[in-house]
Parts: sequence; C-alpha cells; structure tokens
Amino acid sequence: MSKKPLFAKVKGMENTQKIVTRFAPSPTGHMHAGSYRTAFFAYLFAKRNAGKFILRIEDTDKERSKDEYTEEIFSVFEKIGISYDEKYIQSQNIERHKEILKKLIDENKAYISREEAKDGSGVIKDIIRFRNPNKVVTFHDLIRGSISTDTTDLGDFVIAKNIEEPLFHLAVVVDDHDEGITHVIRAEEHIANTPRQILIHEALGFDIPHYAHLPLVLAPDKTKMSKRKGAIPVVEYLAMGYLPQALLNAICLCGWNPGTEQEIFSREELENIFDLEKVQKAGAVFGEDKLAWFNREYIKKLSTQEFWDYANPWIPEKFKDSPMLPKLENIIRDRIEKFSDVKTLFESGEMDYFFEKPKVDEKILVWKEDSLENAKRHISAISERLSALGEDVWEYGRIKELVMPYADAEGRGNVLWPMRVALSGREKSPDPFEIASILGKEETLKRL
RNA sequence: GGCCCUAUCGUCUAUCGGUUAGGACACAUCCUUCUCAAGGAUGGAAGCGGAGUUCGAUUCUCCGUAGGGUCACCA
Repeated sequence: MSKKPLFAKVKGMENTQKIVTRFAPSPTGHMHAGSYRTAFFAYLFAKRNAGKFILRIEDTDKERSKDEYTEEIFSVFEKIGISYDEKYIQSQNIERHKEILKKLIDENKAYISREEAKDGSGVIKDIIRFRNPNKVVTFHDLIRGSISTDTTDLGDFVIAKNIEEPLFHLAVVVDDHDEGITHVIRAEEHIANTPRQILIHEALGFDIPHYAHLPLVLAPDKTKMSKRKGAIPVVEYLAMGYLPQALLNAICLCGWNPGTEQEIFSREELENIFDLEKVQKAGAVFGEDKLAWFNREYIKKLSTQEFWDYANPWIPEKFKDSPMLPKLENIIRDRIEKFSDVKTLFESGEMDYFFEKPKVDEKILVWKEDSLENAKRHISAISERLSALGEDVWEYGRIKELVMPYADAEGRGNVLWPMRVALSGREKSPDPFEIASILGKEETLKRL
C-alpha cells in the first residue's frame, strides 16, 4: 500500500504543506493507555502522511511536573518504538511566551487585572486576562465535524498568573505556532479548550491548526481513566511482561479499526493504513482480556532467543542454569499470557518435576477403576519397550510410536495416565511423550 | 446546573438506506485427548425510546433518555 497524503482532502490545506503533529503530555503522573494511544495516533497520522511528529513536554506547571515522569515518557516511547522528529521542553520556551504575553498586553488584547488570589490567602495580585471578543467560534473537528461554541460564556479567561508566568492556553498556542504544528491531535477532554485557543491564535494572527479530538479511553466503569480507578500505567504493563508490540496493537484497536477483519498489525502496516476517518467517536473501554489475547499471539511469534530474553528475568535462580530449562520453551510458551506468569508457573511447583524426581503418590497413579497392580504392570511394560529405543532417536514421535500400540491394546487411560503420573507425580501435566522426550532416556527409565 | 460530545452483542467493533445485522475477545458446549495447555467446531449474545423523511431505516432529521467531557491563577 502506498502512502497517500490525506491532507489534500482537508479543506484549506495546501498540497505542499508538510503535516506536523505533536504529543504534548504534562509530566504530572504515569502515562496510561489513553495518553499512550493519543501519542500513537498522532505519530501514525504523521507517518502515514510523510509528516513530522513532535514530542513536547508541557511542564509549565512547576508544582506538579516531575522529572521522573518526563523520564518515564522518554523511556516508554523508546521501549514501544515511537520515535519523534523533534523534542521540546515547554518550560524552556518561557521567554518566548513572555514576549508574546507582553505583545498581547501592548496591543490591548490582554490586560493586567488586580484580583484577590483564588487560593483563599487574601493576597491581591496582578493576573493577566485575555480580552475576549465574545463571539461564536466554529471549528471543523476532523473526527466530529463542525463544533460551535459561544465564547461569551468563557469571559475574559486567564492566560498568565502574572507577567512572568504564562499559563497553558498561551503556551500551547505559541508553541504550536512556533513548532509549525498543522494538526492538533489530542483527547476529547480538550474540546472545551479549543475555542479559547483559537481566540488566542486569532489575536496573534497565527494560522489555526486542524483539530482532531480523540474519544476517551475509558475505565471498565465507562468513566474517564484515572489513577484512582486503577488505570494501569503503561510502564507497569511492560513491567508485567506484556510485549510492546502487543500493547501497541491492543491500544491501537481501541477506538480505531481499518474496517477490515484483520486484528494483528505490525507497526509498519499501521503506519501505512492508519486513518483519522476511521477513528471512533464514542469512548472505549480498554479491555485487558483482549490485551492478554494479543500478547499470547505475539508470544507465539517470538523467536527462541527473544522468548528467553523476556522469560529469563522471571525464572527462579535455582532453575536458571539448569540444562533442562531450554527444553521447556514450548511448554512455557503455551501456558503464559504475560511473562510474569513464568514466575507463577515455576513458583507454583508445576515445573519442579522437570528438575528433580517427583514423589509419586500411589493413590493418584491409578486411572479410574483400574488397579494398582495393573498400573505397575503397565509401567514396567512401557519401561521395557522404551529401553529398546536408542538414545539418539529418543524423541516425541518415536516414543509415542512405541507406547501407543500397547496403550491401545490395554486401554489408553490405563496405560498413559500411570505413565504420565510416574514421570511427573502430578494429576495435571503435559502429555507423557512430551515429558519423556524432555527428560531423556535415562531419567525416564529411572522414573518408570 | 450551563456549555459541549457520544449512543450496535458483556467488551472492542463492521455496516457509508435494502444484510439471516458480520468479525474479534470473553463465555458455554462439543471434538481432538490419559490429564492440563494449545488447537478445531458449534452456540448464546446487540441496533436506548419516540416522532418524522423515505417504497424501505441501525444508518438521515428532530425530541426525549442515558452516559461522558468540561466549566482553575492545572495541563
């Protein structure tokens, strides 16, 4: 599929103008699936249209912004493979914001207002308010269509705490303009902010960017995601052993789909087919069940090397160097939905019998109504047959070939169940041929 | 409450006026099987309500209803 520029269709856009999108998080908390998706959609839209994607850290609120969160954003971007063409730290543009603020005041488009501080301290300070022209602002949202607001309701809103401290709306407008942002792709909660920002754009004589407001990613109770509602930060999903590709895929299909029945997408595919027009208007719950499914699908695709790179940190120390471990790849692969499950798998004792001879409880050695003597008889019969099989051809198919005729003659359950229990000591386990092939001839015969 | 946005299975969604309303996840049953896991098959499951427009509405319009967002000297 070729990269067809979409912006030619957008009214008022020049064919030659390069698309520039941005993701502008404020580093005041962990980034969850919702913010992550906003970033990814803005990134994909830029990629799809051969444009530029900018990351801008909006840290103008010094009280709440924390460096650790900024670092987290960089690190998550790197892990999941979202790259940006340019990076800005908003607080570093403060001189520019102040300059614009002054200009607005000089042109009487904003004014200093002496007011009592809102924090209840009773202090009188000078804050800066925008002189609202009080008109109806209409903009065309790329996802929702035309949205109109009578800005009279907004009053003369505040754009700076004082002459030294410009606030969000001013900073956003100035930065978007200076950075050449053509498409502001952000979450739905910003719809209400858009008219204000358009007013500032107009006052400054700046071109107004295109807007696309993404639906919210919702908590299971259908309300906005938040820490309080247990929204899981993306770093945490990563830490639990969800694969970056799976996370990316799952989150991308939350609120968007290409209109086909394909569900598994590589990043490259996404970069070629992503389209704002197919973005849903309604909010969507981010389903962990589906994420788990995606993760299992992606675990299947992992190479042996990749698999162990992810699995190793979760293997208990005592098993780490065992020569048995590498043989367990398929058994583990089939039984986990995320890599932290590896730990559970080992700690539950389900894997112990691969490393040491299990104690076999005679009570569970017998299949259904069969007798203990029979069970023992079958086991020694199998043992006899298997001892004839050479070490060099000790493999799943050959073992099964040798055992099955006898099992069919004596009753499969009667034979296979005791064999499996003798090898594993457990009521539940992989099938006996698989265990035997992994244990090797010597150990298998010993246990039988 | 004002303003704004939204509305198809439990969840994510397809449908761009005419379909037995399709798929995926989850769930259930069955098959495969000595058990578990995996795999395969099948099944239950949806158009918020009411008016229009139309030969025909899930789809277009309006009114309700419900949910959500936003109303900071946060972003």
